[in-house]
Amino acid sequence: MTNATRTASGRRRNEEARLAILTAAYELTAEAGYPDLTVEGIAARAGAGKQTVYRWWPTKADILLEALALKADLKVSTADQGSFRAELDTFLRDSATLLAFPGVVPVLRSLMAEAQRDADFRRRFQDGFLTRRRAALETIVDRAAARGDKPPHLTPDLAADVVFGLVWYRVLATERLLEDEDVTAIRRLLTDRSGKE
Amino acid sequence: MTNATRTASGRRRNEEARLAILTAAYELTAEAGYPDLTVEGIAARAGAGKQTVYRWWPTKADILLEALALKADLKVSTADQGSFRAELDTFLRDSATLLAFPGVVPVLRSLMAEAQRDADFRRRFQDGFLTRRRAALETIVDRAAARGDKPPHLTPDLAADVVFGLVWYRVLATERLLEDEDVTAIRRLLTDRSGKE
DNA sequence: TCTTTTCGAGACGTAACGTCTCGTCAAGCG
DNA sequence: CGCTTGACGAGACGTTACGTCTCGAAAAGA
Repeated sequence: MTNATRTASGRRRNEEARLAILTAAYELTAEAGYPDLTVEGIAARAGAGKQTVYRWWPTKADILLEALALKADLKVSTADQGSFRAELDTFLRDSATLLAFPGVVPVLRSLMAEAQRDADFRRRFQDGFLTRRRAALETIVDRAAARGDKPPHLTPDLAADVVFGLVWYRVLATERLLEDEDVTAIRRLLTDRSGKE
Repeated sequence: MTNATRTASGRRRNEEARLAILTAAYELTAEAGYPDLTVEGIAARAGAGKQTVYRWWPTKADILLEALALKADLKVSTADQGSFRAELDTFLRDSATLLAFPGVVPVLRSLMAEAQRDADFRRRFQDGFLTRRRAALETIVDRAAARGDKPPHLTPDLAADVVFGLVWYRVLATERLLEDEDVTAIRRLLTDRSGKE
């Protein structure tokens, strides 16, 4: 986003305006909801012109996507802890904490909803968020495999489908948050031996 | 939907118009996508007046919800087959078949997207679809429990979260369909003993 | 027959869209 | 230093679909 290549002279982009727009969009979504989020409203709260918004972002949703990355205390740890079980547990708990952060759930809902309507944004959302999250979990599973710690039949793809499937389903289709017992249940499901067939 | 209580006299509801509207909405969504789906377009294709649409459905999404129930070859079997493994396998394969039916995926995406924007429709979607699907899977898990066939630690809620989580995540966040190997993987994950802890 | 309710059709005001045109203001180039 | 380039805030503009409303006709019970 926000093209990097700069060829010639001219006035530079106003970083304050950029941040004002990002926070305005994030806050308005948390307060009033995505349907009432308008480009005109964002520009007004940010004290910016409409053209300034359209110059840098193709869509409201792209603003929120960048705003989410900004809030990116997306610090979901994938550090080596010696065991698959411990790392998966931490990953899930960090994810639960992230979801509990004010405004994150409404923004995630809005982004996924918009990805269903706009095929172009769908691609940007996948590249800029979804696949990055998968990759994070993948490193954990791969390390477990290298360590000989990985349950048989568990592929990185399956782990990602199950973990993110459950998290997104909870966010989109229910009102239930991710509790400690949920973390325990899903961790046990993925780590317990499943040797027979 | 389509209020049932009837008090007095007057002209009766036109069933042909109802079906024409449902199929028009379903087809338009499959063809052009939800964003280009307009009430005016639905009415035009169905040969109906706009007011006729607004009289019976509060929202475009409610039309699709009813249209989906109409296509309700939603025949995902929950019949007793003697073993949890066999029933879960059938449930998943039936679900995969349903998703492969033309138009179902775009409609599901549209419904879930709309549920994120409209809190009122969200409730109707949950009551009219999501919880019904959960209930279907729940009967399988409950029967397994009664049979002594159920893996320890597997609750109906966890099973539903994992199964529907994976299915919805695939539909909403990826382009991958539900293949045979996916069915096998998820079935194995849920049926294999996880005895220790 | 009279009343009630639905029907198709379309006019109406409203709201946000995305494009555009202003005049102004910064930053690099010669 | 002065010219050129591009971003800035502000807002006008035509477009589109919204949801409401009104119309005359048609059906069905009382």
